[in-house]
Amino acid sequence: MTYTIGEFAKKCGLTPHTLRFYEKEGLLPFVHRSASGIRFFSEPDIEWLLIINCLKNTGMSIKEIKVFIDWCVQGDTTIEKRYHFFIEHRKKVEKQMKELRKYLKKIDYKIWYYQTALEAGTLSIHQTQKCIKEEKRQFLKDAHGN
Amino acid sequence: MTYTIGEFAKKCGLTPHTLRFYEKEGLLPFVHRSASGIRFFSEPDIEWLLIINCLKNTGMSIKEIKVFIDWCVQGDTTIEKRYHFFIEHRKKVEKQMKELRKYLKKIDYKIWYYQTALEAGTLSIHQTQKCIKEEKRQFLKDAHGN
DNA sequence: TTAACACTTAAAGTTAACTCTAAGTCAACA
DNA sequence: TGTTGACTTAGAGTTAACTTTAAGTGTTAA
Repeated sequence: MTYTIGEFAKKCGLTPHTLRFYEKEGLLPFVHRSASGIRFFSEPDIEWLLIINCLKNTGMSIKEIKVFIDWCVQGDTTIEKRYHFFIEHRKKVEKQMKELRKYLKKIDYKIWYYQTALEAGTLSIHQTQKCIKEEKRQFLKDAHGN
Repeated sequence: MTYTIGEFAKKCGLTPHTLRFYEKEGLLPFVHRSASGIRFFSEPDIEWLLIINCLKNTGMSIKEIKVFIDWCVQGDTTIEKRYHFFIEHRKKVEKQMKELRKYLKKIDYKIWYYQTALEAGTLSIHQTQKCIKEEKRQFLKDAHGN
């Protein structure tokens, strides 16, 4: 089963334009052509796009992805490089998750802050009442435990 | 204790340029000026920049952040809007974390894939040996549990 | 045979969020 | 008094990752 660029683009949620752009950037060295020059994509090519997508959506630039793709083309001599590539990238993604968790805590505090104000009908509740400040302290303490 | 734009920029890890740019975009309505027009930042202004930073780093555009800032300026009448703003944004951040977890799993699989190939000295191990395929199945099963 | 889709090169446009330059004025500190 | 750094407007430049246009040619399926 093979696909034309239009069919394959649909399967990937991209446009033919974007696929040609990726090819030009060197991300798709696996694409085959018919005798007349028409691109043909096959089922396993989807795996390539999934990994490109994974790297892209975890903050990697096209240039950096290309480095990895080039190593893939070179074969067994680059296994170690590719292994370290993913080890290093894993660290970056871990860092992103840690950041997101931190921001989620901040957002949760804001939700608590506005919920409390909503119940009181005014934001000034957060300047005036000691019990609220105590609650906040309690909230932040709980949040730290996550 | 007040700060000039240069001092404050350093505290925030930004440049004076960027702070002026943010002000122009309407993100800093709280900034005070001296009689001669020089900006003065104070300690609590840092909280504003921390929340702007939080929203920015969780994928919100400057325009969207401005909507929230405008609500803040309007006072108690917008408490409910702001509450829902954070409720909705929380969902988006949760989604991002879910995505990241998915990608981390994919990266872990790649690490396993290249580690196995590294030990074997060749990638062809993944095409040829049944026992490896079994290990892969096992790996993916474990990964799903996370 | 005709419509829909494939191809090409080359280049321009888009968007976001800065980032910098120009060109001049004003303020604060040593 | 001189250096450093603040201010202004207005606009140009940057970067990434597309996205579109032009302008023409070739292919394929109904």
